[in-house]
Amino acid sequence: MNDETNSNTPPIDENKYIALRREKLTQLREQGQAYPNDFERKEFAQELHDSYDGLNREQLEEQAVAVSFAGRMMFQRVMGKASFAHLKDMSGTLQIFVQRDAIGEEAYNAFKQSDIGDIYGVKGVLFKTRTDELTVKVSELTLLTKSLRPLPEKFHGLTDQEQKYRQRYIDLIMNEDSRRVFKIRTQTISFIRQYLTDAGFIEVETPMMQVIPGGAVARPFITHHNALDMELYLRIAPELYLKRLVVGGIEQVFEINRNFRNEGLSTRHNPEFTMLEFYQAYANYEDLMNLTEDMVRQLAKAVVGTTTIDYQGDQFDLEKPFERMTVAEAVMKYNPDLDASKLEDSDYCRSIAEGMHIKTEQSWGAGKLLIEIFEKTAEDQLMQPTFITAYPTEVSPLSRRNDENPFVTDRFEFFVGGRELANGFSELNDPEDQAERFQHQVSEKESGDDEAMHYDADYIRALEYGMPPTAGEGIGIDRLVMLLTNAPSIRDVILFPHMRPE
RNA sequence: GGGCCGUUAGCUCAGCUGGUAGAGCAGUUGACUUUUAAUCAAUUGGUCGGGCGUUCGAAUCGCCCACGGCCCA
Repeated sequence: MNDETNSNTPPIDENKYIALRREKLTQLREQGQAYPNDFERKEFAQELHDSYDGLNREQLEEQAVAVSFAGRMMFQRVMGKASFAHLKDMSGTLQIFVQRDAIGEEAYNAFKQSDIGDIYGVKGVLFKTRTDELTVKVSELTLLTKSLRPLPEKFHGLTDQEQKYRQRYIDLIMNEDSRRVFKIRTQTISFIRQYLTDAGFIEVETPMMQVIPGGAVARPFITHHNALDMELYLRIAPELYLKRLVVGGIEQVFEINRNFRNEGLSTRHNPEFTMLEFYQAYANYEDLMNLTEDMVRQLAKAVVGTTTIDYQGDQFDLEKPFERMTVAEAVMKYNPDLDASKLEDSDYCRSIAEGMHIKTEQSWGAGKLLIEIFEKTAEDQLMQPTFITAYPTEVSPLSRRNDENPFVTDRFEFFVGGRELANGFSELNDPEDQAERFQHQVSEKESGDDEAMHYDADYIRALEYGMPPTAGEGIGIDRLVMLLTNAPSIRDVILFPHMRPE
C-alpha cells in the first residue's frame, strides 16, 4: 500500500484503550522483535485434553508431560505472584499457570501488563489444579502478537448482529456457536462431496463469468471484460454447462460453487450463495428424489448426529419417508374448495388468483397462475420434508414434459420448514422442444420480463449432438446449512454476508 | 419498495411526562502463589448514529438522512 492509498483510508475509531495498548506495543518494539515468528507450536488444546484429562494428578506429575502450546488469551486472573490465564487455539481452550518464581520477575511483571486478546506461546509441563482442570505450568512465556483492540466483554460476548456480520473475526473469537455453525457448514459440503464421489459422480468447475447467463430464472450481475470489450454476466446457475458435459460423456457430474443473483436481500437471500448441482445420465427425477432423501438423511446423521431437526421452534423428522405430492394435490390440500378438474384452465386459475389478491400478468397461462396460487397458499405450510412434483411446463423451461400430461413436467422441488431446499427434474433433451421453450422465454423477455431466459444457441447445438436421458438437481447449500444449524438467517451461515458499506 | 423496531462508555444494557448522562463487565492503580462471571480497596471513561427544527433548556419531542433487525411485496 502506498502513501496515497493510506491517506485515502478513512480514519477508524481510536480510543483510550487502544492508545494504552499502542504504548505497550511501542515498548515492545524498543525491546526487540515485537512480532516474533520463531515459536514452535507442537500441541493443540483439544488433543491435550483428549490425551490427559483422564489422568489424575499423581499420574500427570509422574509423566511430566512437556508441551509447547500457543493461543489467544481470553481470560487472565492475576493473584499476586501467580496468575491463571486461558489460551484459545483453533481446537479449543487450555489453561496456563504462570508463577513469578518460575519465569522470573521481569517476565512476570510483563505478563501482568498483558491484555485480553494478546497471543502467547508457552512452554511448560502439564498438571491439574485443585478443581482438576488440566493446566500448563509455564516455564517459558512469549508474547507473540500484541492485540491493540479490546474484545467484547466475556459474559455476554458479541450480540450485535451487524457487528457479527461486518466483523466476523470478532464473532468467531467470541462465540462458540458461530464456530459450530461454520464447522457444520464445512462438514456438510465435505459430506456431500464424498457422498456423490462415492456414488460415481465427478466434480467439475464451470464458468462463473458467462456470455449468456442461463440455467435459471433470475436477474444477473453484469461485468465488463476490458481486453475483449464485452459484457459478461456472473452466473446465475451452472446448469447449461453441466449438461454440456453430460453431452460430452461425463455421465455423472456435479459442481459445488457460488451463484450470483441480482435480487433483494432477505433472511433467505444473499446475492452470492452456494449451490450444489448434479446430473446423472440414464436416471429420472424419481431416482433423484430417492437419492436426495437418502443423502439428506445420512447427512443429518453425519454432521448433527440425529435425523430429528429442531428448527426455530419446529421439529422436522428426516427419518420417516419423505412425503410426495403433486403441485395440484398440494393446492387442493390447502384450498379444498377449489375445483380440481379446472386447475389447468387459465380463466379459472386467473379468477382464483385474483381473488387471492395475486398480481397477475395478461401473458400468464394456467401453469404460471397455478404456481402463484401454490406459492401463496401451500408452500410455507410444507413443514415436514416433502417432495412436490408435476410442476407446470410453463414455469419449467428446462424440464422434460410428462408423458401422460404435457401440461406438467417430470420435475420436483424439495421443501422442509416451508422453504425450498432443492429443485430437480428429468432433463429436457429434445433439442427442438428446448429451442421452442427458449423462444418462448425470449418473447417473455421482449414483453418486459427481465428475468426471462436468453436463447442459448450453443446449448441447443450441444443437445443436437444428443444428450442421453438425464436427470439433474440443484440443492441450496446455505439453506440446507441453516436447517442443520438452526440458523434463522442466511447471513448466519455465510462467513461474510453482503452488507452495505459502513 | 412499504410498515414496525433499534442505534447511549470498549462490550451488554438502563435512562419516566424535556431540567448538569448511569449500572454491570472491561480498563487504570494497589493487595493477593490453585483462580473458574475470583475477591478486596480506590478510580478513569461519553460529539447519547448524523443533520435540521421546536424550546430558556433535547439522549428524551418533530422532520430528514445513514446503518441494522423483523415483517410484508
